[in-house]
Amino acid sequence: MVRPRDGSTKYNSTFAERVYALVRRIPPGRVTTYGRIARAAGAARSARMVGWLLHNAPPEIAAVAHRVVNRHGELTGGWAWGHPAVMRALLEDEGVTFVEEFCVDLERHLWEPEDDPIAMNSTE
DNA sequence: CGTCTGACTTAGT
DNA sequence: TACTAAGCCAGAC
Repeated sequence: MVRPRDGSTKYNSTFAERVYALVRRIPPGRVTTYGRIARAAGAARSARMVGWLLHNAPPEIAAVAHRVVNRHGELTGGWAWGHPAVMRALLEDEGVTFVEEFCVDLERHLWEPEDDPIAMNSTE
């Protein structure tokens, strides 16, 4: 289910569904990138679509969209909450650490859609 | 219908 | 390491 704007669902492709499904799978306290999601969804070169889909996503997805950052870990979509500080607060509340004011520590919290770090890593 | 823009990424300079 | 250009697909004008 995509519903780009007014329920057109003209490109109700599996791409959007996969993106949303992947975003939903992001565990709390972990983050991933647009590119990783795009690649896992089958469109490695369409990272922008992921961003577009998230901007256009239903509330259910927007609720976990703060776990998606760009390849540098920057909160590029932070303004969707009114201010990146809001997104940062959400991430910090889940235990995500930051290397910069609006840049998460990817080395620590990066989650790859194709794998599940939490399953094979318990403590930290 | 052509052009610009965008919650991006990669490669080249 | 930082900036630029190109690729990507869909929406707004």
